[in-house]
Amino acid sequence: MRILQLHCDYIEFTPIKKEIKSAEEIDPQSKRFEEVVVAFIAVEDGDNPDVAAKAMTEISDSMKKIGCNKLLLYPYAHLSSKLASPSIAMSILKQMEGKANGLEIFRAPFGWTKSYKMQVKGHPLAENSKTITANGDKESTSDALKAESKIQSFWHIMTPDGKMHDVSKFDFSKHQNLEVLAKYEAAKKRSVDEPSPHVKLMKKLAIADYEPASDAGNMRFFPNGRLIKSLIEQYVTDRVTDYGGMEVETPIMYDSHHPSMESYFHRFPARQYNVHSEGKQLFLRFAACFGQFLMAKDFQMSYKNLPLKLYELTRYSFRREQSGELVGLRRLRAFTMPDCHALCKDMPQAKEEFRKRFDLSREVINGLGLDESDFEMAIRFTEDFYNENKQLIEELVRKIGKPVLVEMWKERFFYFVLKWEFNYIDNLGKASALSTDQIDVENGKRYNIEFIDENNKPQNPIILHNSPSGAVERVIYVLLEKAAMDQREGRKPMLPLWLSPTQVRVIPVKPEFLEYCEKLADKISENYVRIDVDDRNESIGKSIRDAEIEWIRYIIVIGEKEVNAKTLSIRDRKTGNVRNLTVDELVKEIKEEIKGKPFMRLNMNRGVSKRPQIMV
RNA sequence: GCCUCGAUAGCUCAGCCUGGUAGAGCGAACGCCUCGUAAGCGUUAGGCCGCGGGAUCGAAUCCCGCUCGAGGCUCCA
Repeated sequence: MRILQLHCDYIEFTPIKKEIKSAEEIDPQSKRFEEVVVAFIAVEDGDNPDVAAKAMTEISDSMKKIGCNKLLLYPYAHLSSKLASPSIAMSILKQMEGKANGLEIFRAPFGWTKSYKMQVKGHPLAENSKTITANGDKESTSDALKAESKIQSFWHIMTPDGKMHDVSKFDFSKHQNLEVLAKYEAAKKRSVDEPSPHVKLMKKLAIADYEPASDAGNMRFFPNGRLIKSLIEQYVTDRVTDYGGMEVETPIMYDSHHPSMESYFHRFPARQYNVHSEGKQLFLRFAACFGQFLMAKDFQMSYKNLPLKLYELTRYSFRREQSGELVGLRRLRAFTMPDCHALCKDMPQAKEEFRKRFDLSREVINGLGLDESDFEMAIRFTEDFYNENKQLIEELVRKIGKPVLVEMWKERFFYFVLKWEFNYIDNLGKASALSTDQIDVENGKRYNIEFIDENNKPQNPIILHNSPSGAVERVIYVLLEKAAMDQREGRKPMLPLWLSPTQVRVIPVKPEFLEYCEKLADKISENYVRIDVDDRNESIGKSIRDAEIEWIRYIIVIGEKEVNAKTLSIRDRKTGNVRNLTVDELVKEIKEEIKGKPFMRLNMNRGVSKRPQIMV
């Protein structure tokens, strides 16, 4: 059964003529209803009395929320392409009509062509559609997910001076990306019919691709992609370790009926993958929270141990996002997310820690090659929290130094009272969250995590949830989108040197110089540089071209001249010019540029001729 | 999830409207060339025309369903 539910100021309809033979016998008079909820209903093949009952429960539930008591059931075939037969449809509609649930119910005649006129109200809950099916055990959906659509939010812009501005009155002329984020207006330069640029790049650069044999949104990563991911993962892990995070590893699936799970599940707005095994109903984690909380519950902790920081790089977290929402590396169903929780003894400590993690997140984002101009911040909190903690919130906004989007809730819907995130706005005007942190006042208790306070009393900690970088795949997406933007504006697209699968390529002018090239590559790679050798017998022009297509930063050509000289001819992608440097000068320049970043060795055979072509 | 569009060689695509032997470039294999900063030359191999059904004497081509993808909507830690 499909239902389109509209809260109306009024509806007026007139039966015109019978559409089918079995149409109801009625007096074809116009009718008018005011302050009414109209439910357009298509009864589908397979619908039964249970469906009718369930539909009425759902309708009356939502009507209670909007405070309306008058319901008009309006048969409407056009909502479905697999309608039930008219006789069944009519009987189901009559059953619905009979289940008043305390409502005042009316029904428009079945089987008639009707003309109608209506005015739908303009509030957020006025329009709503439902699909109800017979084998309705379905999978359970998180209550939070359901609640999310009903939350009443107040949107503002906060400027670095701490002032709140009405979103509708704020001047966005200097903050166009923020405007996109605020969705106040659709991005003007949205290119239609154009696939997300990074999708093409992730394939061309042999980073990642869809795996049709898996579920949508589960990607495969080629050697280049695996290397880039590993480096980003290592970088984030290093920074979190510096901050004091202790790395742990927890299971990727959990029993849905474990008592702590069941209730948390309903506080987290996500759809999950379900796995049935030996009579157990397991679900795949959508974050590292479960594992870490269940672990922390078994720790014996004193207030002296707090703040305690647990960190896990989840490979993977799973969220069964709507299929239409999945795009390349931007939105996945299986993704790698660094997730760092801090258990804090009280709100003052939580706030202090929150500040540190804000700085940590900015450092990580900067280290990944993004700066403040690349993202827009959103900050969300409950009204109470804001009133008691204005200073903290204003401090964060001041640090970012530009206006941020504010969402304020009248009451707390989720487990957190404060949350911020950095959002990247891409070439198509899409916003996606990267780093985020939250103050969670609920799960310490739910998971029975306890520490002993100064007075020898057990307490539940406040928990911060931070991902300093956001999903690793999403970081790659952002880097590729930024490169695509460079390309579009006439600059050479590049990856940061520390993330380039090949940093230096050596090309011999003729095969007789190949041995010299190999020795040179040996020498340079000893200095932790990823260098490979084009050992194919191709023309020099062809080899250069291929290296440029791979976005390789340094290209060294070895011929007669170089063999007999102290310096190398190095083509630098950044400038497009050829420079003459000694080996030491080149190594020094590279080391300088990748300072502080992790290193991994080449993840492919050094000889280009030995590699398969990954052409996707 | 909904709407629209798409799927042909490893890759990028033409052919489809108007049904009758499957096409190109790149890549691959082999050979020639031995080359100085973005594509040297030749030969050969390579196709369940996404999958399943239908109408037709006959389908890559027309119709229906499915799968996967793209864009939009909805959604979005």
